[in-house]
Formats: sequence, structure tokens, C-alpha cells
Amino acid sequence: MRGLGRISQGWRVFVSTYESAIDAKGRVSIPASFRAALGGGNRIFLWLALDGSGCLEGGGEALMAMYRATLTRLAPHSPARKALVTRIIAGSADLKMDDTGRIKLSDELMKAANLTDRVKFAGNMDSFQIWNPDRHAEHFDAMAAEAAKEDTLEALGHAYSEVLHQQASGSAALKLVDGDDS
Amino acid sequence: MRGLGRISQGWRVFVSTYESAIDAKGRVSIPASFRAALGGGNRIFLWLALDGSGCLEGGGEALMAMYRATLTRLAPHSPARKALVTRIIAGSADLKMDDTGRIKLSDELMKAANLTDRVKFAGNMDSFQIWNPDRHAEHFDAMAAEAAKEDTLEALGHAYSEVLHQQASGSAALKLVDGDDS
DNA sequence: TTGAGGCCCATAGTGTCCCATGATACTCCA
DNA sequence: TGGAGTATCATGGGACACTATGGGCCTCAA
Repeated sequence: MRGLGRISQGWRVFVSTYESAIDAKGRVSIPASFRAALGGGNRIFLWLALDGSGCLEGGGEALMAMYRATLTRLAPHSPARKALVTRIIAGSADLKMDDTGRIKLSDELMKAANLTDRVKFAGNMDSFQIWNPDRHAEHFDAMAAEAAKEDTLEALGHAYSEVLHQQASGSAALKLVDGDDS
Repeated sequence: MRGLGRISQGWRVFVSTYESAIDAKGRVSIPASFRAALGGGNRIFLWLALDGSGCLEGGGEALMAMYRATLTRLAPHSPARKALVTRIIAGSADLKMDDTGRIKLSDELMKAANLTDRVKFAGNMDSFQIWNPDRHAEHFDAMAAEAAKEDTLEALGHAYSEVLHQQASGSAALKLVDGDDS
């Protein structure tokens, strides 16, 4: 219970952005910090991002478990569930990371995300994204412009205050991170 | 009381301003008092400040956990959330502090904040900022001028009174700091 | 048999660890 | 009260470990 120190310890989040190369065999190194965020597993799931941004989205077994649980919550035969299961479960590649931390991207994935020789890995909290570097630059600029807007900053500030307030009032519900993982 | 004490214990605040040098390897010493405020963690997150002031903003795992909680609070697919996640999570560098308290600034960060050989660390309550010393001087002057304005002082006085009042009425939520921390 | 994927080893570069140094602030005692 | 000893801090630099990447070989399936 050493305050925040312990809490943060179990933190498995994909943070930051890294660039790496696709070699002649179509292999890409997953950034070391992302491998750490995967928590030791060597299975990677990747699919074309749902939002149409043209990047790949992916994560490890933990993320897939989250999605499975989430999809299960949707009404069994709803069009939404069918669509999402098809898109995420059926549509994702199930890749195995080799012992030097690389995965092999299939041709379909490469084509779908317009990847050629270099890629950008972008952290997205519970998942990460794989981008064509040029597209990523555009995307990042657009997001930065959006983030700089008055309304956006205000929304952030507001939400931050709420979190702060709840923390200060001792709400255990706000344990930001999972517990220990000694 | 107990609960509060615990929470506050991890609540270390970044206060004051320090200057330090970037060595030939691109390393910078984090001021000792900031290291203490980090609560023992050795992971530092840094990103270009959202407000366009041209400094870097950063903190430790506790701060990142706060932001994670904050971002999670925003509507899942809102443009604001996407933008902020990209800007803060993907846009931040995930650095490791060595055991003498130094971090290595990447070239992008150096360029983005216009850093060369010396930097200013400025406390910002639960985060800190890293400035080009000259820019920081300008910024400080501008802030001093703003702070001297009638409206600003009035706002301060007003808010202070509210806090005083709430404290007097026994609201434990306002206990920001704890004394016993031997 | 041929191509692809998996596994292993090799290597360059960079980041991290560790030790050392000088400077400053602080403590303690005469 | 002043000075020596001590602790802490910022900084420098060498050695090493790890990461990203390249490439060879083996296996398996068509």
C-alpha cells in the first residue's frame, strides 16, 4: 500500500511512438516497451482499425480477452454484434512473435494499411496502432490541432478535476491501475 | 483520516524551479526534489505541452495514471478523446531514469522544445515542465504580469476563501497534504 | 522441389549501469 | 561561532547489455 508507487507497478499500457523497419522477409520488431506492455505473451492480434483511419490496431491476449468479454455483452443476434465479431474476431490476424520480438505481417495487412518498408508503432493505452509513417504524421498533426482547441482542453481539464476530486475524497474505486503483479 | 493519509502520502508535489545542464550524451539530471516528488519510480513521461507554450510537460507513473483515468472518462469515441490520447499517450516519450537520476532526452524532444545545452525544470503541482531557459524567462515574466492583474488576484482571493470555508466546515476532501510522513 | 515460415546466430549501435569526481550544503563538535 | 567532517547532488566517462536488424539453415507443406 505504498501509495501510488505500488499502484503504478502493474501498469500495462502502450505509451509513446516508435518507428521500425520491415525487413526483406516482411518482419517487424515490436518496440521493447510494447513487448513489456504485452506482459510476456508472444501472441499478437492485429486488425484494420475500425474507425477508417487506415492503420492497424492490435494488442496481446489481454486485449483480445477484453474484446471477447465486450462483444459477449452485446445482444447475441444483433447486427452490431455480428458485424463487430466479424470485423474484430474474424478479421484479425493471430500472429506469433518470435524470440527476438518480431512478427511477420501478412500481405493483406501490409496492403490494407499501406505499409511498405517502415512503420510507426503508436501507443493507444490498451492497444497499439501500426501506421504508415507518412499517414501517421498527418494523423498526428490533425489530432494535435484538435487537441489544441479550447473545447478539447477544457474537457480535459474538467475530467482531470473530477478524477482529482474523487481521488482526494478517498474513492477506492479510482484505483487507477490493477493491483500487484510481483 | 487513515485513508486520506495514505492517499496523500503518494501525493508529492513538484515545486520550485531548477536549472541543469545537458551533457555530451544528451542526459539531464532531474532535480533531487523532483525525484522525491516522483515517489521512487524511475519512469518519466514527457510530451510537448498542450497549451502551445513550447515547453515539455511531464511526470512519473502517478501522473500518467491520472491522465489515463482522465482520458478514460471522456466519451469513448469523441474527437476530443481521440485527439488527447494521441497527443498525450502516443505523443509522449517513455523514459527511464538511471540510478543517478538522469534521463536521456531524444532528439525530437530537444528539437520540439528548442533545448540545447541547458534546461529549466519548473514545478507545476502534479507535473513539471522542462524549458529552454530563455523561453522560460519570457514565460515567467508574462505570467508575472498576468498574475499581477486585478482580476487574477481577485480570482485567487475568491478561490482561497472558498477553500478556507470548506476546510472550516470539516470537509476532509480538501486535505491535500499530510504531515506525518516520517 | 520450391517457397515460406520458424528458429538460431551474428552484429552494429545505442542506452543503461556503474564508478569516479568536484562542488555544495549540512551537521556536529570544539 | 567557526571549521572540519559528512552527506548529497550534479556531472563526466568507460564498460557492458540490450535492442533492432540482417542473414543462414532447417522443416514443412503443396
